[in-house]
Amino acid sequence: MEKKTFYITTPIYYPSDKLHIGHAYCTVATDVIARYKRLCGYDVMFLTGTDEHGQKIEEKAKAAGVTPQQFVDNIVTGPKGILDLWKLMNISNDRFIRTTDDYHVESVQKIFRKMYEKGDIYKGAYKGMYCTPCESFWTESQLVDGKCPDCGREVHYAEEEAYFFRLSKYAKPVQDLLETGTFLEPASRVNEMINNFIKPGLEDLCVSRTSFKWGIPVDFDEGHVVYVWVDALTNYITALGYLNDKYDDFEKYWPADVHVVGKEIVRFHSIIWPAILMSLGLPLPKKVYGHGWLVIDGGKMSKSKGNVVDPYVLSEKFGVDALRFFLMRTFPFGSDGNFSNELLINTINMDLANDLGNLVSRTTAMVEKYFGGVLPTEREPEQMDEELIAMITSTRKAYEGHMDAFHPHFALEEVFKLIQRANKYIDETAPWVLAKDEAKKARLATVMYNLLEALRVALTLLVPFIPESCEKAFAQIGAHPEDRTWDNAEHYGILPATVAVHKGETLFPRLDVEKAIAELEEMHRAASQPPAKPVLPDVTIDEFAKCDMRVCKVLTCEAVKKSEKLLKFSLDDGSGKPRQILSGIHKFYEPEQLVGKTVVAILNLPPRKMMGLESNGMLLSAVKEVNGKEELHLMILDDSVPAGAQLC
RNA sequence: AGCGGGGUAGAGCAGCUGGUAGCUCGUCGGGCUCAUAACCCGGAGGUCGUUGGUUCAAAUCCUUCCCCCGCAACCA
Repeated sequence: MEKKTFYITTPIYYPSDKLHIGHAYCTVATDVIARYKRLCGYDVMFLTGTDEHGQKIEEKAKAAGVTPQQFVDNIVTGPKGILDLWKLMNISNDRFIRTTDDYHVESVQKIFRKMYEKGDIYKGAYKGMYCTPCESFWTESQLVDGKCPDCGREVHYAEEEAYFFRLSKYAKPVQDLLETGTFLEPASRVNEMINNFIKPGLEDLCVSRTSFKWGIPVDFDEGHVVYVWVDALTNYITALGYLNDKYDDFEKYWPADVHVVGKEIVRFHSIIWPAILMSLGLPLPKKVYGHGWLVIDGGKMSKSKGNVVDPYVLSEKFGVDALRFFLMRTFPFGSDGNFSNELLINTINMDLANDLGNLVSRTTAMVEKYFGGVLPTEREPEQMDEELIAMITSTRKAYEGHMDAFHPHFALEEVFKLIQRANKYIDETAPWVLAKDEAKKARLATVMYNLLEALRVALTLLVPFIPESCEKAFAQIGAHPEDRTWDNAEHYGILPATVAVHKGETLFPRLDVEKAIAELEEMHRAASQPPAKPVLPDVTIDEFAKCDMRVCKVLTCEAVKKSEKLLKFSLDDGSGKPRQILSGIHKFYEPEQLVGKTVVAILNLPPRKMMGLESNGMLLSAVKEVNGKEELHLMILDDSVPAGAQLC
């Protein structure tokens, strides 16, 4: 009989920056479910990937002086890139799709054309407020004081030719989909979708752009590239070979059993994606699961707050399994969870070191000490064993229920109830007392066997979460591959009577909380330090000498009205005539701080107008990115240096 | 403004298809010594944000207000 299939996906991540712990959270959770389903005997297809097109990447690449493709290649396949991260974190994905892959591009063009020919995509005009220097459209609500949120300049109404998807046509079936059954989970997200998006009415969706180039070209209309929706969402079917020859298991795996997504993209997966599939006449995915976010101190993790957590640092410091376990054990998957280093370390210490690791350690130590590592066959069961044995056979069922409901934290709780029960069982049976009496050997062997059985089941159920550690622990308790199956996880008496144990290395060493936190903070600081910029190409001394840099005294300094950044300086440059220079450093300095200071300016730059005022030169500052934030220090010299002194 | 989520012991959370308030950590006391100073038992600690209501009975249902977080067309 053919195995039942299970198709599960993560979102495809946007490689405009390094991934953070939140991405790892989502991917680990998906991996855990994929591994769980494999354990249960399913033929699993687990897909993850990257969404590599779009204006932001085009801009970032330009800023970095590389092509967009080079830019994303570096983040995806480069050292410590996304592929490396997933490898490090033991992610068991079967495929990895990049939206720049040839086969995906080919499929997307065919899909776009198919929807166009059906009449679900039509040509119209994208209307909105446009900022010419930024080449960006903004909605009314995005504007800040009616101006461009990026650069603060004026915007004007503009139209751009674009293709639209008739999303409105599918509003009713999508609403029905959301309201009936369990398509979108957790259920709390359904209200949000319906109140916010369906009820106000679904507008048709812009699915092509002409304002940037880094995308999949619309093959029948030059100048248009496919905008994110059709490009990104369709990865879930192109990766199976839909309308391409790269793969041919679309029939086998589609529809997906679950798309695991972050709560912020639930909208796209539960409204737009089903509508696209309806348009293509394809079956809908069985479920979209919108998980919560990891937040820091109750607030969002973000680069500007400088509180982004790096999964590399945590994996290297504590081990991949400890991190995977922590993410799954601590937070209810459907809601937000408050991340902290202290919580991470405590979870590792309590659950992994004290409960699980210590149970393996004390059990194997006793079998070695009392029986030389191999149990004798004689047994002597007692009434008091029954509760533990009952848990050995019943834990799988409870675990299974929670796993199938996407509640990995509850599933782990069940496993740890068993582990805690086993620890208690040691106290109740007091093996060290039995060991003193030769006549109690059979009883002692029974106790040891029961403990090993409890561990066997617990470890089997933990395999999806901490695969490497379980492998080590199985070897220690003498469980062979045939003992570790899903079927055996609900039976007692699987390990051979004469099971042989090998006490090995400590699985999860206990951590010194304060020390570990201090080290972590140091590592984060180091990791968030961008690599030193390479030294620029050589210049000649003559070229350098062309820059006329002189020491100046600040005569007056005031903020330029209507400008966030600019300060207007009047400087004594030694010539006897005040010199006016504008400098964009208001974010770092208040004008009154600087009056009377001794600074350095380059004088022979061409005059330039800023906000209508002329600037004759530039003040020199030292700039560096520290902990993700740009720091700027104006060059302020000792006041004994006279005005007009020339730098050379 | 709107929409969504949340406000429960010192901290972090569960309970919320109504019926003596629970878990983990911390804390206090006890036990044990096989083990990674771990493990086991017990205690203290909460008028479940606020107002009013439904009910024999409300953390749990309805209502008022307050506070926190998030969303507002692509940050998991």
